Amino acid sequence: MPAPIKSAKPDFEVIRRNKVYEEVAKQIERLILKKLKPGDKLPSERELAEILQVSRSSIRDAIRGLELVGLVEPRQGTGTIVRERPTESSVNPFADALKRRQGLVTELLDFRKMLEPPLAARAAANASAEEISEMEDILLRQEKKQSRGDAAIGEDAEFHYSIALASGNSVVLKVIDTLMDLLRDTREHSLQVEGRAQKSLAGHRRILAAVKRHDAEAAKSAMRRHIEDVEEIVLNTKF
Amino acid sequence: MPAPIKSAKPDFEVIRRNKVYEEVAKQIERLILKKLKPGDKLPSERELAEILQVSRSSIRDAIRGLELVGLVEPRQGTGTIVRERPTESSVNPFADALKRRQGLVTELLDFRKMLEPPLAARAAANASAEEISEMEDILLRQEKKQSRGDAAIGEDAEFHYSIALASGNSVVLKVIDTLMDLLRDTREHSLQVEGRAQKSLAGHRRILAAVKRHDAEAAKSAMRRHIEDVEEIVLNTKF
DNA sequence: GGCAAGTGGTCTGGTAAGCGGACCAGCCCA
DNA sequence: TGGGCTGGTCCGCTTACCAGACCACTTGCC
Repeated sequence: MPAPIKSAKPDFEVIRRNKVYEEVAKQIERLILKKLKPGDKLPSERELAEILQVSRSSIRDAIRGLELVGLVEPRQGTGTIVRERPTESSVNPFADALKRRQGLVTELLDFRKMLEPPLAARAAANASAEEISEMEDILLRQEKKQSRGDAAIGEDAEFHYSIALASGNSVVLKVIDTLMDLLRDTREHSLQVEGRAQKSLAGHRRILAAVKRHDAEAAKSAMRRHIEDVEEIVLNTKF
Repeated sequence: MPAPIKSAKPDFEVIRRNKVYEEVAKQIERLILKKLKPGDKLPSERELAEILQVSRSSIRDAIRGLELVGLVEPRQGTGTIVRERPTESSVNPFADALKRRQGLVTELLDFRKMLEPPLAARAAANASAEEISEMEDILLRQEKKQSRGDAAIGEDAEFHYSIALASGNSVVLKVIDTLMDLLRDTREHSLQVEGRAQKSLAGHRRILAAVKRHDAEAAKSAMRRHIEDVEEIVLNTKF
């Protein structure tokens, strides 16, 4: 195993002003990942401006960026739609990050292995009836998709997110946002791998079952096992 | 126990442009927390501008903010010094957040209870000789301070940070940054409480001992026990 | 005592991001 | 066909930030 870089503890970190359109791009990207399928329409630019509380110009800058990367295609008069497959555009910043990506995926999984089992235990202890039925819905959607042979990427992420929600700890949500940011470059790879794996479905079923009978220990170990399965798949997948 | 607020899963979050001087203020605040004692001088405005790669005006705006809150006192010709005790200034945004604070402290501790034990286990498995001796140094400083009756706030945080570093997972570091941001409003309370507790010292000793003999299970349970101790102290402290 | 170096305090002019609004051009449906 | 939606374009204004200059004050050294 290659030693991960251990950064010295810095007193200061150079400050970079965050640009609004970059922030907008992130959120749109996240929306696409979580809820939208290729072919779906984004909310209109004016709507987005309203929702995100920024000007339409900033929305447009963001969309222009996503268009350059090939994620999205604006059509005058119709709206902006999510592309089928991220096109291989000439502008591909991801290519550079290939090597770092592999390490990051591994570390993210390792982190999830630490955090998610106790999270599942909390969820088993605290989950309300609504939260459980939400999980069931997501799982059902995942099953339907996979039986059609589709990758259930969004559903996979949603399932884990719903577990986090049910833990009743709002700090977790902030942390998840951080992880999502880290995931941006990696999205296609680790999530798709996970989303395609049949094993993932079985893992989710076991976790949900434990949560439903409020068995914290079982939920914890089911989650641990599930992530170890995913880990195995990822490690055996060529990048 | 009051039910924590369970926010609905938001598709979007309003975008706020981060202002450079706010970012600067955060970093200075963190520096004060980690390294500086009351009476110490901050680096000069020109130095800070150089280090953080921002203009002196932004540094000044940030310092003006910290001055308003009473954290810091600029003296012409001398420098800017850290105040003895945060003065009760008329501008006290923290007062409003009192109720939320209590909840946040609890949730943060709960989160740490989930994350830090497996983190300690990783540290026990991976820690290098240098990392272990770093931990020993920190612990020694903490012991010295506490035997003088001082609160060892910085050392406490440093100890936990060194454990995180030794886990060899860089994702954790990102997450810690997120937590630090959340901690800002809470700093005085939870950290000081923890820093003052004699029990915390004993807990750290046990953790370090386990890490030194690379006993992952022992490190994990020592950390769990330590955080539970801290939790108990915090819960029995009036806010 | 006085000077030089370093500090915070103040002011100015310039730049770029973002805002808000107006208007155009294309699409779609009643 | 027209009205209402969409994205495309343009312009002027505001704000945060930068860069640099200069002042006022403290400190320490000669």
